[in-house]
Amino acid sequence: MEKHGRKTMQTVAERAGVSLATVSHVLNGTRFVSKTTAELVHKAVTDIGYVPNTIARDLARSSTSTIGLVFSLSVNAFFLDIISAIEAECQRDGLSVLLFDSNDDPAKEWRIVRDLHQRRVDGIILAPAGGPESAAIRYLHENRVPAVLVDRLADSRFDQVGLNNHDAIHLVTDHLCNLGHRRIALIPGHSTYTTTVERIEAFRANLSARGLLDDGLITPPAHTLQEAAEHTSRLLDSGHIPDAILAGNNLCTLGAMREISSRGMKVPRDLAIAGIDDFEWADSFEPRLTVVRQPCAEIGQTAARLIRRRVASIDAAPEAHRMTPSLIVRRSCGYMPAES
Amino acid sequence: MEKHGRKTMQTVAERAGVSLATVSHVLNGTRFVSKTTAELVHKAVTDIGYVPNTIARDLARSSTSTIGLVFSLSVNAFFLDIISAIEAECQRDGLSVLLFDSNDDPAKEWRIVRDLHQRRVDGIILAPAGGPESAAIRYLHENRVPAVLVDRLADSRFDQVGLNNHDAIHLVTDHLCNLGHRRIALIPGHSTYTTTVERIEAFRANLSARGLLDDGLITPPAHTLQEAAEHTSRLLDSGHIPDAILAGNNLCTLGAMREISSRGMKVPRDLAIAGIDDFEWADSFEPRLTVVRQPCAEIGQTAARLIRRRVASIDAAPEAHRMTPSLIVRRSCGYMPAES
DNA sequence: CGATGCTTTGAAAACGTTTGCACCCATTTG
DNA sequence: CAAATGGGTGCAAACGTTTTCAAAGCATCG
Repeated sequence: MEKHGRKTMQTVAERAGVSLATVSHVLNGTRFVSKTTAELVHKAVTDIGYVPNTIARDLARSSTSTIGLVFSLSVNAFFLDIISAIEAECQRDGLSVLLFDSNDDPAKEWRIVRDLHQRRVDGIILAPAGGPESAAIRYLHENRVPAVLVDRLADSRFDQVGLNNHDAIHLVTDHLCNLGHRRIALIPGHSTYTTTVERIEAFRANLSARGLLDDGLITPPAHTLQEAAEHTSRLLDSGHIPDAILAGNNLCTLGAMREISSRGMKVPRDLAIAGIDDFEWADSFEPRLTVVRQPCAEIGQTAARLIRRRVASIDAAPEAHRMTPSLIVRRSCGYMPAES
Repeated sequence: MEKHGRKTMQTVAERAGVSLATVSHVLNGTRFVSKTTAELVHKAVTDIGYVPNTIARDLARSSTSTIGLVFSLSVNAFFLDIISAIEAECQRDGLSVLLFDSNDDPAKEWRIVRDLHQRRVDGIILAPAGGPESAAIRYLHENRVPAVLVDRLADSRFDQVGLNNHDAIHLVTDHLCNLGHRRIALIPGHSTYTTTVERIEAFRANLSARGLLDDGLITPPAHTLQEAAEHTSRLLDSGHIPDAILAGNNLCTLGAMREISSRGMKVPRDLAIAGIDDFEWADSFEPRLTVVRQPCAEIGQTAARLIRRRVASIDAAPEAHRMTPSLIVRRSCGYMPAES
């Protein structure tokens, strides 16, 4: 371990008595170097404690082999599973991953996206906080940055991967109805997501087909946990309260439960509740939530695959992928009648 | 918006009819430029859609103004609050933040730290997964990378900021004892953290002073949620089960609850439980956990402050900060007797 | 013995910025 | 009127790599 002066490849080269080029080639395995010189170089590297400089390398290569991830980590724990899958997939491809937390704040999201682009990442995978009008989306499009949208499908000009919302809603409303619930309320998620639009649509279609549709039971979209709680409150204060609440995403689930709980109501005794998006602890705490689960690993893998393709050919036609949800039946909707 | 050729400052300079240097100075505000030329430059920039290249800039400046964050996002939701605070603080200082998820995997942690160093971040803030022997910690020390350790205080050669574990344990054991619990079990967290050692120490001291210490009620450290569940299981199968369990961190809390719940036991009816680390949903689900809460914002701010200082003077004497915990009394330990 | 081919290596031009130094011109000053 | 001042700008050398082009050494062959 030397004292401390900037160690560059030049230092290594001198120490090993070879040229700069040779050091580079040894380190990258990018052309044949005789065994003896290679060893000389390696020895020099460890002797002086040389650490490669990614910045210089990226500049010279005009490529970073890095993709940027922009998610809202705060409430959406399941994003972490998606991220893990993306990372695993990218690592296999020799790609680095830069993670950023957008906090679901469109302004912050935009700053992150711009920063990422200035850092010259090869591509960006984004769970957009805003709709097609959002600054981030516009930026990505105008600058032709290779990008993939996840979960909230905001804009069909991009590659997208998310849940099959139609199936998700049907899975859970069918379940609710089978258990005998009639007055089913919906608290939809963020209003600008097409995801939300689709879920509302599917919900109305399903209930309407059963003659159960009551638009008074569909609250306005909830953008925050607080808003979800407020909508729930209004629902419970209304003339005839619902006998089941379907929460459009985990933020809504948490908001609704907060309100229900603070009123001292019990689930499923006083009210059924079901959500979209699972929680790790859902099996251990009461009420044990019945939820629709997303195939996170699959979503992540697909996103990774799409971004690679997009990086390779920026002009390919955009693809949209819908993954199959599954229903996790627990106890928050009442007891399941025995199958006959 | 032009078709698509690499736009560099040179392009801008030609378009504006000025020199490369002037463009740079205009963009950075780094020396006076006459208003008219400045406007010329700005116009050229938007005309051709120039996007600055962070890589080249960092290389030329030999500095990235970036700090790396290495946390385990998966289980430790409260890390997100710490991260938010760090980000806010760094933004105020014009520093970028690169976030990485270590998954509490020492090997991955090491890879990340090395990658960050190769990217030439100014400093690293780390919630170490391993102890002082871990590859990451060793790497940081050997390469003299400015670093701050958070939460799990692994090595006194570094700046550190975490919880005052002594106070935390006393807060919650006192509470438990006041409620009449005698047989209090402890499920400690990851064994290599000094945090864990301190918590066990404080726990033993407190109970011992009350003549309540029973080493049979202290399980081995739990490294995963699964292990925590197993330790709980063993505890409950033992001859005389505890009347209260204190979980050393949120992973332990979740593991313990999983087991308790799967046995159909009710908290606090059959058993009291208290944890260290709060959950956002803890108020809405049963049992409503009584926990010790960390001052996340404060921890984050301190970490940011420390890393700045460390970056400025690599050889300053390391500081260790212990933040004051607070007890959040809910219902999982039984009902609080009225204060007299 | 000169030409040919193979193996191994080096020199130097990128990559896109920042920044120290010097320059030019117009104005003020002695 | 020459010299000093100062506002505004440009040149070119870094920054630490990658990579193209070509050369040097050496044996083989006709």
